Parts: sequence; C-alpha cells; structure tokens
Amino acid sequence: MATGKYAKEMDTLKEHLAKHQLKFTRQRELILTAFLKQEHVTAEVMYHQLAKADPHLGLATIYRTLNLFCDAGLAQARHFGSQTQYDNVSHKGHHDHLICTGCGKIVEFENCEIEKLQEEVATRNGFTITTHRLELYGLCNRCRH
Amino acid sequence: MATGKYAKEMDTLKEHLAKHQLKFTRQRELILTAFLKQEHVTAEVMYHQLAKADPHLGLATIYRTLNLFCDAGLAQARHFGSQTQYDNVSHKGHHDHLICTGCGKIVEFENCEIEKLQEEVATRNGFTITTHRLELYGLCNRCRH
DNA sequence: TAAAATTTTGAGACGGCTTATCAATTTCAA
DNA sequence: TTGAAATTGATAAGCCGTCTCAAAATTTTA
Repeated sequence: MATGKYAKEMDTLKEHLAKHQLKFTRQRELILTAFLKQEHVTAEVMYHQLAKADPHLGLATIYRTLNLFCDAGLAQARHFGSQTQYDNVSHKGHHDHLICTGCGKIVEFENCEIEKLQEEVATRNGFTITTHRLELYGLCNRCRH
Repeated sequence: MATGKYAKEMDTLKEHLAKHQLKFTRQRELILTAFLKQEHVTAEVMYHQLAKADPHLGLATIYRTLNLFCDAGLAQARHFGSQTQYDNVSHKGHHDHLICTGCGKIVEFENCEIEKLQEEVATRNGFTITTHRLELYGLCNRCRH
C-alpha cells in the first residue's frame, strides 16, 4: 500500500503491474508522479519536464510508460493535431469548448444535460464512455457584426 | 453559379478560391466531386479511388486539396490512430462519433436533443454555431470483455 | 545473500503519414 | 494571346511514435 499524495493511483499502477507480471521501476514511479500533476500532456512535453529530474530518461520509455498508464486505466490517449495527448483520467471537471472562428476566442462550458444524453447514446450502442470531446464552432457576438 | 448535384458546395469552393486569389483547377473539381459522395475518407483512400479517373493525380495534391476544403469549411479533419480522416461537413444530418479506444471501431450517431442543448449553450454565450464536433471515447461491447 | 531468470531501459534505427521543395504546367486577367 | 501567378506531380524531407537489442535493473530462486 503506497502512501503519499498519489497513493491511490500508485496502487492502481502496482496492481496492474502485478497482474501482468511487469515490474515496478524507478522510471515508472517518476513518470506517474509527474503525469498526475497535470490535466494532459504529450510525451515530448514530459520528456523536457523530466530532463532535470533524470537527464538520461529516454523518450521511448516515456511513450511506453504513458501507454502503460492507458492500459492501467490511469490515462487516456487522444489524438490532437499531429500529436498524441495523454489525458489524466483522475482529473475531474471536464470542460467543453465554444470556439469563435472569427477571432479564435475560446469559451469553456460544462453542461450536465448534454453529458447525460451522451451517456444514453453510448449505452444504446453498447459503449462505455471514458471521455469525450465537444467543440462548438461559430462566431462570437463581436465577430458577427 | 455552378449547376449539378453538388452545385452549392462547388460554389462555396469557388467563393473561397476567389476570396484568396486561388485558382479553380480540374483536380480541385474532380476531388471535390468525389469527396462529396462520401461521409468521410482518408487521403490515401481517395488516392486509390481516383486512380482510375486520373492515374497521374498525386497524393500530395489530394492532401493539399483536402486541407483546402477544410479552410473553405467544406471538410473537417479528424485525427484517429495514425491517420487523418476528412469529414464531409455538408452531409445532411451532421454525424457525431462514438469511438472505441480498444479496437478503433467508429459508430456514427445523431441526436437532435444534444444539438438543441448545444444551441442553447451557444446563445447563452452570444455565439452563433456554424458547425461542431462531438466525439465520445470509450470501449465497445466486445472490447470491454 | 548470491545467482539466475525475466523484464525494462536507453539510444538510435525504422516506418507510416503528411508536408515541403521545385521545375514544368495550367489558370486567368489584361 | 500573353505573361504573371498559382498549381501540379514526383519525390525528398520531417515528424511522431514504435521497434530493436545490448546493457542494466528488478524479482525469483536457491
């Protein structure tokens, strides 16, 4: 039983490792701790973030480890632009976005009713949702005139 | 003013071209016509589809043209796995997607209630929506077991 | 605890997808 | 029709993520 700020997630990882005959390593611990501090990151970003803590940590290890977190249910990969974003699943309070195609302004919002309907759609199709992405594109007040 | 099945979209393209000092070419016309016949495609798929119509049509041209369609608001790029899907925006009854993170299966759906709520959110924030993107990520029936 | 067995790591090679380059061609306004 | 400007096709180059493999670390066995 791990202790500390991220004890729960650390235990989830250890359970997953044990179940699959994988090993608990210094790198996996380091990467998980850094990963949990943020909402979402790319492997490249973590590579630079962790360069100070361990200058020899390889990029391949970070990719492997983030994918491992996905398998363990701690992270979720999302393809954005040409890159892969790894989302911190334990971070609650998902935001959706209203994006103005005129000036680029982004407004965040949250709507429980929409989320409820999403669940219904998913269930009807035999899916279990882990995350989603909703972006509304249009013109804001100012840009419409 | 273009005539034919895809007159409206062809005009949208021409308008965009005129506004940006770009030229209307045989290739752009060919690719748009083929593109509009489908819900979503990858550049690679179109490359093979169009090989019969024009064996010399280059893959780069298809990429360039599909990106042009995105700029013109006729298409929307969506990254999945390692590929880019180009969605046909003008397809009636905009489709949203349920995406299985296990096997990559994509189920399309449409939900008027969700769309209505989206409108409400937009109005409340002073936005006029022109398009949107909703993707639900999770596990399908098969992958959950 | 020591040694053996197994997994992981790091560095770079590799492969797939997309974009950049550039000479030749095409478009279009005058 | 002509000439400036944009587009095309072929391929090189770039980027991202995965694979490879010898060396190192972890766990198991004795």
